[in-house]
Amino acid sequence: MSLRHGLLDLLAGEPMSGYDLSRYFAVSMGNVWPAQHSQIYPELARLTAEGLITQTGEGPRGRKIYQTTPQGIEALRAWMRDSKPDYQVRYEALLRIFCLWVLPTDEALAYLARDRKEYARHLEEMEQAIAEKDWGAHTTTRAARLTIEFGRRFYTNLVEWIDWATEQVAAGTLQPGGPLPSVTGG
Amino acid sequence: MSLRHGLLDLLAGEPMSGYDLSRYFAVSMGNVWPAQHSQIYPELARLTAEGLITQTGEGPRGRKIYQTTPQGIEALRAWMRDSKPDYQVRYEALLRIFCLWVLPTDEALAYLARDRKEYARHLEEMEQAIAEKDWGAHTTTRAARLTIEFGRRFYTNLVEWIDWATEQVAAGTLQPGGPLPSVTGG
DNA sequence: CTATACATGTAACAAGTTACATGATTAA
DNA sequence: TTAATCATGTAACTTGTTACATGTATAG
Repeated sequence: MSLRHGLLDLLAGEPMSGYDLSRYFAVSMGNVWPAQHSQIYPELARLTAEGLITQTGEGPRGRKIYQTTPQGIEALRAWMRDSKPDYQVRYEALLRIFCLWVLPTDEALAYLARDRKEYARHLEEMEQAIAEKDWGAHTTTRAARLTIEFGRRFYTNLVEWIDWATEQVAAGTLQPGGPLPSVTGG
Repeated sequence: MSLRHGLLDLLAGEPMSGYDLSRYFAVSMGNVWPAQHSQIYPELARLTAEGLITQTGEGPRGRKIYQTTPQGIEALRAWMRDSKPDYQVRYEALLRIFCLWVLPTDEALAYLARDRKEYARHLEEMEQAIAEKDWGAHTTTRAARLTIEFGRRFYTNLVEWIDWATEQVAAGTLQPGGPLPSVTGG
């Protein structure tokens, strides 16, 4: 049920096509709920059939522009009010850190360096998004700004954490008999 | 493929049953990769068939104790070396913040207060886990400690962020024409 | 003796991914 | 004219969730 509510939210702020939406699900909203176009198009058809969105225009190459209907907004509100949030996080890249002990120290360090690059890239993306977009335009974008701010802090945090982890691994934490990971350093 | 590697990791550190594993996937490892017992038991059967784990003991009530085999560890190593991490995060509770604009300010504030309680609870759990467990015992637990440390920082960050978000919403950010979310305050 | 926690499994369904399939427009 | 990007869709498969189903040991 998450995908459809993400779609209802985006189409309530700005009318757009499935193609546009799939780009949103690859960046901003995709930072907390990724989705492929193969999942988006059938969902748009379902939402249209249920009257929660409507096609309000078209463009070149068969492009179809959708918008959330008042019933769609009401459905979104009902979801926010009547269903409990799912607080579970799914993050494969972090699961892998559990398994880092299978690699020798040099490979583990290279592994963390690659991760760091990725996180730094995400952080840059977030900062750019914050700087570029007009977040005051609608209530939808102001709410989005709250989540984006979390994203910025999240990636800042990840970079700091991975620098700490790198120090620990460099100090030999992953070696049998090596020192324990320590937060206070040393 | 993530679940099986999580299982291989846990069963390499300490021999245990499917029941024990399902508890790990509800807490520590479950913080980055949740899984239900209904997914774990069939996977244990598959891993056994492939020789990546073996049953090394049994207990009361049909309890079966498994352990990762050398081939299993090699499979885990191959996964870490030869496949790219998936950096996508899935977090429904954060997706919902995108939709916070559908609620009037008072309800939005109540919504954030509930979230805060949840994050504070997770943070406490993390801190307790860090304090209680012997993280130096094996290389597996030392790697786990790296991830747990991320968890601690993650939930600290969430609590700080939600306090910020609460201020913004209280200031009227979600009202049409209200002020923009601002990081520097005011 | 009864409730709770331990313990393992399967079945039906829902959600998500990867690959396939096709075609239009635009810029070099 | 040709490559890249835009644009929409479906099919096959994998993964994950919820519900069903059963039985054992332990503590009060």
